[in-house]
Amino acid sequence: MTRGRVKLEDVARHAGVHTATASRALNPATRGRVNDDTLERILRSAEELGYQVNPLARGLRTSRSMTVGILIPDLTNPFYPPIIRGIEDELSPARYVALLGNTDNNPAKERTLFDTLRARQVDGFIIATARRNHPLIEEAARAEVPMVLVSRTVRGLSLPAVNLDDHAAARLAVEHLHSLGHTAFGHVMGPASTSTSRARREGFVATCRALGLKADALVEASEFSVASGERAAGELLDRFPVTAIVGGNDLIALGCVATAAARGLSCPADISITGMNDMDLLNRTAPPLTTVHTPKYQMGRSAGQLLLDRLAGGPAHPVEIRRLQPSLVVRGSTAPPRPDRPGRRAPAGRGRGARSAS
Amino acid sequence: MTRGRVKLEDVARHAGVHTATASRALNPATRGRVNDDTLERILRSAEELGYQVNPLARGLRTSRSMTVGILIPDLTNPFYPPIIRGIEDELSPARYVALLGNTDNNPAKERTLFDTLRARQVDGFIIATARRNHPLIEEAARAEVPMVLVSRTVRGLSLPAVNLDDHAAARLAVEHLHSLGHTAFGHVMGPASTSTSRARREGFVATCRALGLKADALVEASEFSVASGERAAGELLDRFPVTAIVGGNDLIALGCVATAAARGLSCPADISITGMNDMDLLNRTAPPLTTVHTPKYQMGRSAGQLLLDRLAGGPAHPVEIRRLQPSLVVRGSTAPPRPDRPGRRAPAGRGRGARSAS
DNA sequence: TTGTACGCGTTATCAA
DNA sequence: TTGATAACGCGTACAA
Repeated sequence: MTRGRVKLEDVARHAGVHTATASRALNPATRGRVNDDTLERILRSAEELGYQVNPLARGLRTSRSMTVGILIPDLTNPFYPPIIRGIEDELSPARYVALLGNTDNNPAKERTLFDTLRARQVDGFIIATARRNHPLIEEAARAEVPMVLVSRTVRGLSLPAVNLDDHAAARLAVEHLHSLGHTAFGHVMGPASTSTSRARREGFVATCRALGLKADALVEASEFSVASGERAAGELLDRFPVTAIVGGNDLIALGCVATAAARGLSCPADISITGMNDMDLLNRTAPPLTTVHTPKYQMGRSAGQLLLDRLAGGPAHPVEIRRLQPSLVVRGSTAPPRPDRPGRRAPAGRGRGARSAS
Repeated sequence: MTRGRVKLEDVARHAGVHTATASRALNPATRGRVNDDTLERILRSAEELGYQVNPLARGLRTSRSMTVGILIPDLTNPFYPPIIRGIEDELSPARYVALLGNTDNNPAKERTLFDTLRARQVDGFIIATARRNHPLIEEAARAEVPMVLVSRTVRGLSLPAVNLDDHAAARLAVEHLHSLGHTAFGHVMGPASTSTSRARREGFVATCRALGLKADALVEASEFSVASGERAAGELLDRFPVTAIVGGNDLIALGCVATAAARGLSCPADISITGMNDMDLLNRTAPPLTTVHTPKYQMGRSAGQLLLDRLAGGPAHPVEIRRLQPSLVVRGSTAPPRPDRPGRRAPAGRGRGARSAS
């Protein structure tokens, strides 16, 4: 872009010192090794000339680029933007910059992206695309590539990660529905290839059992999307006489609402549906979605922290895994079951307002 | 990250040539200047060793980083993700990578971000944060920083840009409402500091006038946000007896719906409201928003193209400005006015389905 | 067609 | 505390 940028040599000449000294003065880490007078002189020169280090040159020398790669499935999924903002807000004070890539859940695309970013000398990765079985991440872990996983984990791999307590999230949803009087639950889970979906399913099943109810109405959506949720909900409603559905996430839940409506089932009058994650603006849908809140921004911040820790601590840095707690958000997509339908039970009188998970 | 990456020298040695030759062979541009046999040998060596150029080293030498900066107000605004995906899909085949930054409409933050990215040697910028009066962009333009503006322009500056035909967008909204029988229109415009808001306002006013109607019910929202829309809608309803509101964008429109509801005005029964941009998932709000579609992804692709053109063409490259056409999307937030209210008129019988702008 | 030699801007090492 | 020197990995005039 602009040629003729002012470089270290210019500052050094202007201050009457050698570039090495100027470099030391300008670098906070080595600043101690330079005389106070000269230090000030150099700083003033740098200021005066508007000097800025060239990260490329520095990176070439230090083999650190001060960039990190972020891998997400799809930016247009409202789950991710808040996470990304959290990451950036954490990284930028540390002078790191993020390289963002969408994988569209395509392993080949993901691999290409990963290699590209690695070639670009990113210092580490934050990965939100993990599947339970994930060769790419396994390889990278073996190669000791600094990584932090967000929202999902890889089976058998101990990596720094920030996750929701998905088990608890499902429990909150089921308990809420149960408190409204429902006893016939279905779960449209997300892709079973993700740890998230598995944990939510387990939470769903365990909670149902604990309440003495059946938990066999399980259908898998192939993606975390509205369309996929619609299809899976159709299958669920074909096979099971449920009065309440726990959606694998908000988009899936929206799909359930649509399919129910298409079959003449109005939500929440005829059927109650809960989402998960509490995505932005989805409090304005028809009906407003009862859901389980995921602290998405905080998730991003935490992930950023963990990566910075790992980057500073080296390969021997202890692996920290953070589990964030969900909270129930009751809105308009859940209500007591119709008395003239199977699976009714007297409402237990709870359920308005948000309560924490722990 | 991983030490001991294979470098050009390794490939050269493996192929039994000098690094200069290897460099030429590996670079598509200079590939012609090397013997077919040696070329193949080098390519095979590179393949075998898994060679990848180090963009930092290359960038240092060529003073091009193969990165571009993207400035947006806020990633969690659903307007932007599709645009960004469009940009990336255009840039990545050209081997460019994007550095994304949120400005939160804060000029200081924007300047810092801009400087940071420039220090990082980005080859150019795609900017979605332009205000009509924008010193930073003006300076950058003077310095011949390669830039493309998206969705907005700067007054008096001729820069490559991709915009919606905002005038037409407002016209589509007004004409639709008029065709339903409305005659008392209000407009909650976005921030007047943006070219977009001004053009939409002009479109609104001009169309009203052309229909022989008053166009004085104008209120400005301080941001393109729901909360801001709520406040501005309150002011509008306090001052003007309108039966229909044209929102500056979908978020503002959502705010209008909320404020109307808070005053006992149901949409669309009591008041019709249109949005703009057709943001994702907003077709599931209550009521589903009638809006004007903006081809967001295409906007991003176009912007990417224009920047690539500029980057390849140099400072003398002709400035191209693209204006994309909006189209009306009729959903549930608009209906004929109540017969018992002022401003009624017989419906003209148009208005279902989407029609193009031209 | 290939090799030589140097420089891009910075930092690390060593000597003074 | 400072300076000299080399090196990070690559591209490119210029010479061969």
